[in-house]
Amino acid sequence: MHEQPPQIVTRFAPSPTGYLHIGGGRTALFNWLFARGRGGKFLLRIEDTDRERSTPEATAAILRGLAWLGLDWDGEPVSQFAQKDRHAEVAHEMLARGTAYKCFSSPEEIAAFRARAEADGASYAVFQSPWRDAAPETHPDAPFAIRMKAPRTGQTQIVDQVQGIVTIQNDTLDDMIVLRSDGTPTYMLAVVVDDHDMGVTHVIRGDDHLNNAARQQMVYTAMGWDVPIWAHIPLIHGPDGKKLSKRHGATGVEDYQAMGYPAAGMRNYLTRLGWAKGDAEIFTTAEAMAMFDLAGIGRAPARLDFKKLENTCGHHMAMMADAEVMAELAAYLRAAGKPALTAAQSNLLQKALYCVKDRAKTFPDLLEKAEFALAARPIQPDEASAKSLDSVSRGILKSLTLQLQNVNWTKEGLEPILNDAAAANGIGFGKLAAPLRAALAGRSATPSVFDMMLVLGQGETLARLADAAE
RNA sequence: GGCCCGUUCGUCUAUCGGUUAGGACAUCUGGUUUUCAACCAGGCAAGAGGGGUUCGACUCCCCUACGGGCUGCCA
Repeated sequence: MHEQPPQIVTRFAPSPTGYLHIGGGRTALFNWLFARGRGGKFLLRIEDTDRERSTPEATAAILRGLAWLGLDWDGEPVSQFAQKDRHAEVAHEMLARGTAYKCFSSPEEIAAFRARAEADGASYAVFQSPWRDAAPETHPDAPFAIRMKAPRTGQTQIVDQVQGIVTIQNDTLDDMIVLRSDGTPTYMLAVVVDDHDMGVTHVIRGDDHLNNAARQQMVYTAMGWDVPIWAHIPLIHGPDGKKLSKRHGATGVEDYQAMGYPAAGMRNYLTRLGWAKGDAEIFTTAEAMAMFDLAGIGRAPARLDFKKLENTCGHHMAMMADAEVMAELAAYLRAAGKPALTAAQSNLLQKALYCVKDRAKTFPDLLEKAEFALAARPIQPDEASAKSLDSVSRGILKSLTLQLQNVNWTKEGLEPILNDAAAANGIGFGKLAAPLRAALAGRSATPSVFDMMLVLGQGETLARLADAAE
């Protein structure tokens, strides 16, 4: 008889005070990969207990960001605020167990204490509530907060899967408030209660919470609950090594969609940012799930490298199925606020994908390379390509138009004609290709001229050549 | 200020006491080429600094420097 290993449950718990930050996106991704790769569950909880700053718009933006990254969660998102009664119930249970107490010190008194300590030049000041051991008979009839009765001596150890064993001296921690005097729970209590109630087995989150873990662990202990497995991952920094902020440019997950990075590439890049498994660089999501582990997470903050992001995205763009490219391209256009493709454009682009998707890294890149399939006559050559349309090359195009009237419209049929035309004019094929590009695409960087001619078809090709030859 | 965490090529990283310190991106050189992309061959490039421990340290310990986090009746 083997004991069934408990199912892994992870969660992502953002506070809805803004868009989904790229760092948050990666945290969610790590949680998702870890759970999904092991047949576990990935839950979503919205930490909306700060009523001042939480907005439904932010929640919607976060959900959109996760959806774009392809991270799906089990069940409905949990609202932390909705659990407030349960949080209060636990706070009172701690009271009953003697692991928490009523504190009647007012915020003003506490502020005064801190000010005094600072004035005395104390290096640090842990507020010690006079009510910690006060007899109930001495309690005034006044509002009170519930504070945890934290140990004042000894140390608390966090066994972290990323950071190792972290030891915190208990005398540096105060008796944190778990229930405010207005009856609402604090974050420190709420996370623990929710994680416990949701059955979370692995807490994978940013290492800005590492210190908090010690106090949260005290709540688990106070309630006699199993402590989850901790994994505190380093934050993402900007290219300059500083904490990623607005001045670095894109910090929101949705910004990356609007810039045209394919989600699969983004996922791959983000997975490799701060995590490694040997030399694995380019992998599918299924492969990432199979490989991902906590042991591979690095301990130092990682910097964003747009060049590598682009390179990774290029690989994924090439690997994507055509239908996938078309669907994601449409989503990109919407996200970037650009007009959708017409049916005709979309139809022709689909035919052209085989010769453009493996040379594009992003969707704007794809659109640029596929310009020949999207543009309508008359083709407007851009500055660079216009240079190759001089009078000599126009003449060549004109004669080509005639020679291409009766030809088998295949690569085999076209090749000899174009080669002969180049030879007849005493120029290399490259010199002939340039004006053809200008005529067919109005661009100097395009797929092969044969591919363009085949995609466009004989009628359209001849029309464009004739336009340019005029 | 105090406490906690971190530091290998420009960047992401491998290494888990013994390696010519490996790979990828970027970059440079050459090749291929029908432009772009791609591709092929090759080059440049790293253990923050200082002390220990050890026969032997990138790896273990200490100090310093730098970066980050926490230090709320915010999350």
